[in-house]
Amino acid sequence: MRRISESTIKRLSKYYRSLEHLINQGVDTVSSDQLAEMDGVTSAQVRKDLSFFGTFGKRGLGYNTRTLRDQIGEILGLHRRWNVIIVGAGNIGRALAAYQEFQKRGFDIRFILDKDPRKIGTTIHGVPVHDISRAAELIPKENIEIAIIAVPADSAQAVADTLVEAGIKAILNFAPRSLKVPEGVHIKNENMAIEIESLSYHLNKNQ
Amino acid sequence: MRRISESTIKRLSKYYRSLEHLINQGVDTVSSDQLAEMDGVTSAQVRKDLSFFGTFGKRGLGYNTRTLRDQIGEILGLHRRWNVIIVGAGNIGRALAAYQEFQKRGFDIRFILDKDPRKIGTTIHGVPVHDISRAAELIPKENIEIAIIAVPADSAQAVADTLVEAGIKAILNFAPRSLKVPEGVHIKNENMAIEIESLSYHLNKNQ
DNA sequence: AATTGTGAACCTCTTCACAGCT
DNA sequence: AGCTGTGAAGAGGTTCACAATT
Repeated sequence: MRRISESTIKRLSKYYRSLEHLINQGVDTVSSDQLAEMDGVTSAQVRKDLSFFGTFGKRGLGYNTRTLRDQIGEILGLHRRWNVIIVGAGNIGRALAAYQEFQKRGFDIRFILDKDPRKIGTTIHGVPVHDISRAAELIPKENIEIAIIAVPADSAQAVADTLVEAGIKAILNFAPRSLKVPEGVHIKNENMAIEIESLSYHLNKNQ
Repeated sequence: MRRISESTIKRLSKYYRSLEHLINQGVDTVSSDQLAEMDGVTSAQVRKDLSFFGTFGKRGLGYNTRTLRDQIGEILGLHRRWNVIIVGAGNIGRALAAYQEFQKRGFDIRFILDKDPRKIGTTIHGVPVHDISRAAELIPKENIEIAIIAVPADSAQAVADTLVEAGIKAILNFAPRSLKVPEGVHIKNENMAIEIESLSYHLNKNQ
C-alpha cells in the first residue's frame, strides 16, 4: 500500500469522532459532504482519504455511520485496547492519567513512572506510580506498547532512551524538545505551547 | 507578504526553543545545519523558513543565537505578553493553569471560567475561577486576547460562541470536536487523543 | 573555506470534474 | 437524481544546487 500521509490519519481520527457523534444522535447514513462540513474539510478530501483504504460508501446514498466508524476504527487500531504508560507525575502527567478520552478510545493507562520517592507507591486517579528505574522490568512484563513522556525538557531525551531500551516502539512526547529515537520507533510531539504560539503569530501579524 | 504556511510557523517555534537551549549552554553562533539537526529537519528547510521573514544570518558564519531567537520571537509575538483565559476547570484546564511553558513564553493565564458553583470563587494554582456567565463582562475589561477551551465536547461549540460574542479573536481548543468560528477568528485544535491514534495506526499497520 | 539565501526542480497533497453505481 | 470513487490537474511545500558573501 502506498504510504499514507499524517494529515490523512489525523483526519480519519476526526471523521471517527464525528461519526460517533452522529451515531449518538441516531443518524444512520452520512454523505461525504456532511462529514466534510462537520470537520471543516472538502467532500473530495473525505472521499480521497477513505479511498486509500478501500471503498466504504454506496454511490447515490452515502456511508452507513456505524459501518464506517468501525472500519475507520480498524484502520486506526481502535478496535482493540492498548497498554499505555505515562512518564512524569507532574501536572501534565496527572491530567493525562485522568483524561477520559484515552480510556474511551481504548488506551489504558497502566501505570505512571516517576523518580520522586514521595510519589512512588502512591496512586494518581487510580493509576499506580512506580520508580522509573523499574522501566526495563515493568514495560515488557506488563506488555506496554505506548509511552507518554510528560517530564521537563531537560530530562526528556534520557527518558526516551530508557523507554526505547526497554522495548517501547511508540512515544507521545509532551516535553518541549524534539527527541531522537532509532529507526522503527514511532514518535509524535505534542507541544501545547507551540499551538498557542501559532495563535500569537496570527494576532501579532494583523496589527 | 506571501502567506506563510502553518508548518513554517510551527517550525519557527521549534527553532526558538532550540535557540534558547543553545543560549543557555553559552553557544553564540549556530549554522542552519546544526539547527536543522536539533529539530529533525533539513538545513534548506531552516533557511527557507527564515527567508520568508528576512535575512538573519552571515554567509560563511551562520546565525547569532541571541539575535535570531529575538527575531523569531518578534515574528511569533513572543516579544510581548498576552492575556489568556481558560474555560473549564476540569483536569485539563487545571493542568494548563499550572503549565509553566505558557508563563515562560509570555502567555499569562488571567482567570478560569467555569459553570460549577462549587468552583467559582476558588483559585486553581493561584488563578481565580469566575462564572462563565461573566464572560461578556470580564473578557473586554481584562483585555483578554486568547482563550483556551477545556470543556467536554458537547459544550465546546456553545463556549466558543460565547467567547466570540465577547470579542475573543483567538481560540485554542482542547475539546475533541471541530469548532466553527466566524471569519477573522483564529482557531487551533489541540486534540491529544488524535496524536495517540496516529501512533496506534502505525503500530497496528506493522503487524 | 564555510555557510547563507534563493530560483528552479521536484515531490506531495488537495481539489476538480466526471464516469460509474445505486 | 444523487453521491461515490478516482485519474488528472492544480496548488503548495520541500529539497536541490549554486551564486553570493563573509
